[in-house]
Amino acid sequence: MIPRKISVAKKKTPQEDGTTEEKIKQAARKVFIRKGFAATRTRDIAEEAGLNLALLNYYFRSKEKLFDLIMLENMQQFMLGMKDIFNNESSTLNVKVIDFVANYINLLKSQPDLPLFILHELKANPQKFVENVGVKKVLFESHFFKQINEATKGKIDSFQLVINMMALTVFPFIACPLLKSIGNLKQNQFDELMEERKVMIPRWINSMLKIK
Amino acid sequence: MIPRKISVAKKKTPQEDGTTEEKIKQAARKVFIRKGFAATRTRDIAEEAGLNLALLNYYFRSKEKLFDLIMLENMQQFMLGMKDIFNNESSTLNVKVIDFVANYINLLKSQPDLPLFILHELKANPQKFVENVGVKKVLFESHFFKQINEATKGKIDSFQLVINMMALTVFPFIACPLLKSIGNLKQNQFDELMEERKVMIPRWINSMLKIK
DNA sequence: GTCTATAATTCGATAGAC
DNA sequence: GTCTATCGAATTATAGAC
Repeated sequence: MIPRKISVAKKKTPQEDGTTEEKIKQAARKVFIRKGFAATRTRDIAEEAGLNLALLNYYFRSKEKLFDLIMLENMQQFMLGMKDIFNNESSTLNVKVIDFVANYINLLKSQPDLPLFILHELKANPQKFVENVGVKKVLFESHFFKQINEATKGKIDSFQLVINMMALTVFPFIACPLLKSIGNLKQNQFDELMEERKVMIPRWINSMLKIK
Repeated sequence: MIPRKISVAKKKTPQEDGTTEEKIKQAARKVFIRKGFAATRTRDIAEEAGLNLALLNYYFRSKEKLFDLIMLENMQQFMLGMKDIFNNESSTLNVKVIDFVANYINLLKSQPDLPLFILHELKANPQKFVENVGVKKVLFESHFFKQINEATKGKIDSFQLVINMMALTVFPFIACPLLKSIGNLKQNQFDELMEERKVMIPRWINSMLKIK
């Protein structure tokens, strides 16, 4: 059989025309993120897209190739925010923290399943995606890291602080069902809590920076 | 076909005799936690146990029933530590935090995949397991919560603080592959970082409590 | 490009011998 | 209780008509 061309990165406008290819990608994105790779059936994606199963293979050759595409895009999206904020040379440390937290909480309110999806698939297949993270050393040489070191005179490992910032911001969304259960929260109450965290997390981080 | 009895909670010694049933459970535990329900094949479990596929169904009737058993046990194990520590009436707030962090980091060093597994399966099937959490209101009426309220005079929502404590403790293990990648860490360096956190997290939590 | 129908494979579960 | 062999359903992928 003649291998069909896979069209990729065609430089279209972001939120996309109603191309069949794009419809499939959008549907795949939705279903993969909700259920993960293994639990997703190609039929689910086809149905979600309102299209036929055969078209998936026509455009993307296989479930796995489609998944890899989606996964890569999601990881890049997830990492993008960090890079931009951390390397902004004209903002203060405090503003960077505020920006980071607000940006990610906004992102996660619209896509709550994203981090669990990424981290689960990353663990399932570390060697495959971990190279594509695309931040790496950029983080360690960032303006943000220098500012932390200045502010704390090296008292806190900058990396640990970034872990803390990510943990405080992202973890509640990963543990959402658990937290809703033990806190007896409805979705809007959970959202409320996350809004509070948007202002609290920067204060908490700030208090860590001040530890002698 | 005659339904066979499923033996459950037989009151054996904890880490168990070499019963076939127990071998299967141990193997299932290992494979399910590593790969999740959907990606696990019953054949994997049988192979891991060094036994035949048919025995799984003989002892546990189905993949799903076996999974539910494992899942329930894991959730209980994961929640147990909290309950005990939070309700200890004779320890100070600070000691409770120290105990919580040390206990969980020790647990997670020996079972790093546990939280991602639980949270992923909980999201995949919220209505099924969420009732069995077994903490619920116990947490809100705990000695721990009262101590937080006293210490901060209600300045911090106790629930938010517990979220923070869990986030700072658990998140690094959930994000382990990502953190190892962006930090260029080997496993022993990662473990080192977690050891540092054992002493740092209580300090960070403490600094949050002191915010005016 | 898009569809229907189906091939090929995988996987959970069971029958039946021992 | 344990095994081998196999059934049947589900699922990915493809062939071929339009």
